[in-house]
Parts: sequence; C-alpha cells; structure tokens
Amino acid sequence: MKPTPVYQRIADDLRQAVADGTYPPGSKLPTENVLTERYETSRATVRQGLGVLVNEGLVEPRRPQGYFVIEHKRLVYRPQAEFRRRPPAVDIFTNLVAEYDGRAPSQDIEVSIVEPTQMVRDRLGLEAGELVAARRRVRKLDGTAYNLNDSHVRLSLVQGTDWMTPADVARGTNAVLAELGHEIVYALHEFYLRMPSPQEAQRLNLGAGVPIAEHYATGFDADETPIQVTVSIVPGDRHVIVFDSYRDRENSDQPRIPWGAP
Amino acid sequence: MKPTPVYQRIADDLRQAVADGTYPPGSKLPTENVLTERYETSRATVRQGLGVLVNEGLVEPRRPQGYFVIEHKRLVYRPQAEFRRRPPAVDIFTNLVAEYDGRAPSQDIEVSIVEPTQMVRDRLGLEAGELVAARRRVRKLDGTAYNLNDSHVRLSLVQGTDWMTPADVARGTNAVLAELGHEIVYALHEFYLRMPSPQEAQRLNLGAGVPIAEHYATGFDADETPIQVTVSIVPGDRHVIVFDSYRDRENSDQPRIPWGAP
DNA sequence: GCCAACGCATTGTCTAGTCAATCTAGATGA
DNA sequence: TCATCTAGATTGACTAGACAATGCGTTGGC
Repeated sequence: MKPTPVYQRIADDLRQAVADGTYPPGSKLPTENVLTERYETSRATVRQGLGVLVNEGLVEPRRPQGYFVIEHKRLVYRPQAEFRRRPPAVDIFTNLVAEYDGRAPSQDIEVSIVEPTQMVRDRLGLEAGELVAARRRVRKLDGTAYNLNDSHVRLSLVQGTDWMTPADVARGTNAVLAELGHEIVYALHEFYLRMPSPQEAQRLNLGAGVPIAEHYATGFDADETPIQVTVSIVPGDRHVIVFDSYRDRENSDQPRIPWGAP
Repeated sequence: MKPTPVYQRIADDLRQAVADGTYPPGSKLPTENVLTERYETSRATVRQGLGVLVNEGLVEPRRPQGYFVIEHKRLVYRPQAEFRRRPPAVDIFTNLVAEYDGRAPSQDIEVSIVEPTQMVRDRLGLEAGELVAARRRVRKLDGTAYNLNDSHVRLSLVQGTDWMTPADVARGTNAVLAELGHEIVYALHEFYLRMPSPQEAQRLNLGAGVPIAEHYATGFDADETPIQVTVSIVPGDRHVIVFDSYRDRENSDQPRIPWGAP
C-alpha cells in the first residue's frame, strides 16, 4: 500500500470538511501557514494541496485574506426559449430566463464582417474564403459579462439589412431573417465542454477551475438550409443548461449531423 | 506595466505553439529540464507553467516520457434519442449515438434501494425519508468507463418489476414504466458543469483539466407527474452534447421548473 | 469626525536543490 | 532467439527558504 502524498491528504481533508459543512460556502479556510504547521510540511506542499481545490472550482484565494469556499448561484440557460410562443419574462436575453436577483441585464453588440472559423464554415456549408456577417454580443448582469454570443450568417444574405444593426433590434434578428424569406424553423444545438482559454477567462472573469460550454446553435429554414450559426461561451459556474423534449412531438428521422464532430 | 510572470510566459508560449501546429496533437513537448534551461529559471517554475496547461486539459504528462499534447475524439451524447421513433443504430446505449471507431460498447448494471439525494428528492417530489430504486449503469467502450448513468424511481412504483432486473431489459426500462401505466411523454434536461471529484475522475479515468456535465433528466408521464430522474456524469472531453428543437412543435407554456436551482 | 499613511498578515512568484517512482531501450545472459 | 536485467531519462513529491504584491485595519494628523 502506497502512502497518499501529503498534498493529496490536505486536499482530501479540506474537501471533506467543505462537504460536511465545517466550512460553509463563503467561509474562510485555514491559512497556508496554519496548514503548514498542522501538517508539519513546507508551504509549497500546502500550496499544492490548495491548488487542487482551486482547480476543482471549490475554493478561491483572495489575496491577502486567505482561501474562501465558493458560493454558487446559477442562471437558467435555455436555448430552446427562442422557439417558445410566449416570450420569456425578460426579453433582452433570448436565452436566459431566470431570477436575476434584481441585477440589471444589459448587452453590448458589435457587428463585423469576418472570415468564419472552420466550425462555422462546416455548419453553414460555406466555400473556403467566403465571408460571413458576425453579430457579437456580450451579455452582462450588473455590468459584468455573463456570457458571449456570436451569431454568424452568410454575408450575402444580410448585407444592408437590420441584422447588421449594432444595437437591439426590437422585433428580433430572427424576425429579420424571416422577412428575408429564411424563417428558422429548426435548430441543432451542440455543446462542447472544456476549460477556458486565458483570454476567455479574463473576458468573463472566470475563477480557476471553472469550465465552460461552447454552444453551437445552427438554425435551419424550412428548406433545411443552414442559415445562422450562433457560438456561445457559457461559463459553467453561472448557468444551468436546460431544455426539454416531448415524446408525441418526436422527429421521424435519424440524427442528422452533416458535418463530422471534431 | 507589470511584467508577466515567467511561468505564465512559459504556459502562453507553449499554448501558442500547440495552437499553431508546432506541437500537433499527440506530439511531445520539450522536457522540464530543457525548458528550465531555455527560460533560465528553476524547475519548479517550469512545472508551474506546465501545470497551467495540464489544468486546461491541453497537455498531459506521461511519466517518464514527457508531456504530450492531448488528442480529442468525441462521441455524440444525445439525450433526446430515447424519444425517437426509430431507435438509434446501436441500442445498448440509449443516449449515445455515434461512431464508436470499432470499439465495443458494453455496460455494467447494478440495482439497489437507496435514500435519494436532495436533487433527486426535489425532482421526484418525495417526502424526506422516502426511498427510491436506483438503477446504476456504467457505460463502457472497450472496457473503459465512458459515462455513469443512475436512474431513480419511487420504490413503490417498481418494486418487484423488471425495472429492477440488474441486466439488460430487452424492451427497455421505459417500456416497463409504460406497462405500469406511467409512460414518459415529457422530459426536462438540466446540465450542471463542473470539475469532477477525485472519485469521479478515477472511475472515469479522467485526465486533469477535464470538466464534466452532471445531467439530470426528469421524465414525466401524461399526468405531468415526475416518474424517473436519471443522473448522468458526462466527461467533457469524450462527448458532444447534442439536441434539437422545432419551431412548429413548440410548447405553449412558460418554462416550468418546479424546484429551485441550487 | 474624517482622511491619509502605514503596518502587517496573507498569498504570489521564484530559487536551488534532494530523493522517489516509473517506463523505455539497450545490454546481458541462457 | 528470447527473456531478463539494468541504466538512464523524466516526471512526482517535497524541503527551506527569499522577496514582492495586495488589501484590510489601525493609527495618527488635521
């Protein structure tokens, strides 16, 4: 039997203590120096142990106050919401339907013409070199970013239309697409889970150990032509991803994924 | 302007090199000693930098060979599949429909009677103390666990039925529930993203930096009574979560979430 | 009473090592 | 030839420090 490493024991002990309520959410853990004495080891080893918990997203260090147990509060992320007859209570977020705790939602919109990524190209069925219009939104709550949301459409489809207005479009951008003869009637959603890049972590103010979901929503019109691809970055600690399905409204076909999953 | 820490620079440089193809998936990074010399620093600092990339799930250490860039291959995780008329190609997995790359799927099933967690209790609308039947499945590909899948039903509903058979039920457990007068016609899916606990990481053989989704699928019968709650642990690096939605088949109501999100 | 300066506890970054554990590949021996 | 042993390279765990950066609370000046 191999003895478990000291740093592992420290992490395990503290994790257990957090789980059983010894350290409730928001409370302070013992300092590195205290743990160094308690476990009769060096500070580097204690830091290694605490690092495990930080990377699990369980605690966060606040310099120079100590380590604190993280408190979680999640919003509902509901990609199907835009297909609902009754719009959600707060319509500035098409995807977020939830208790905002009285925090003020807002969003920054930026429209540009870009070369699409391979993922977007595959989903829109574009030739290499073809350009797309990108509508980038940063959704905020009380001024801090809550998620990133980039919609892409063939440039030829929306050039000169309201879709490219870098501000709220009252009737919704989907209504604009419908007016252009491409109402979105079907959407395929894909979620890729991963850790954020440092840039993403910074933009979204993510603590260490917080995973994200990269959400690709591909919208098809009645002709089954892909019209719009929306790429969202959804921080895992701030959302629950929710959707539902009905048995009597099933679709008759095999899953159709025209592109290969990476 | 603050200078960026050395360990940060090491992580950034290597991340960039991985991104631009200098180190393609599967290839070997420079060793710690090489990096120590290259950056004229100490080995601990180099390790700190490499640790960043490991926690991002970008590289993995293989002792004593070095650090390697991780290769990703994902299966399609498709919770809606069980509502499809045509069963998926491989029916041993109700949720996984995908290219298995010739790997052999299998599952271990274990049935027991347990006290439900708070999450399950909330979703099934149980009183404190009420017991549930739990059907635990470990789904495997070529012998290694691919995801964990625990279904829960009121004990009084399924005691003595085929639902509690600790083996494959040919007609499916949902058919058993239907025979009992509780066909599941509606399902609500919730995904909570987080880092795995060490136990989960070990059971699923997860590398550092691999997030998971905790998937709660609550099945309702025609009376809108919650019948079954299935909790799945879905490793983020091995799956894409996929579902779709149709405009002309929308549901008429506001999102209904009878319990509070934690 | 109010505000600024300062002390100080705490985490962040880093050095320069030691010894252990593990797998590969080459050398050795039957 | 084939199996076995061994040496070496590499990461894992850890020690014992140093100095920097940060923000909170207290103290002192006005």
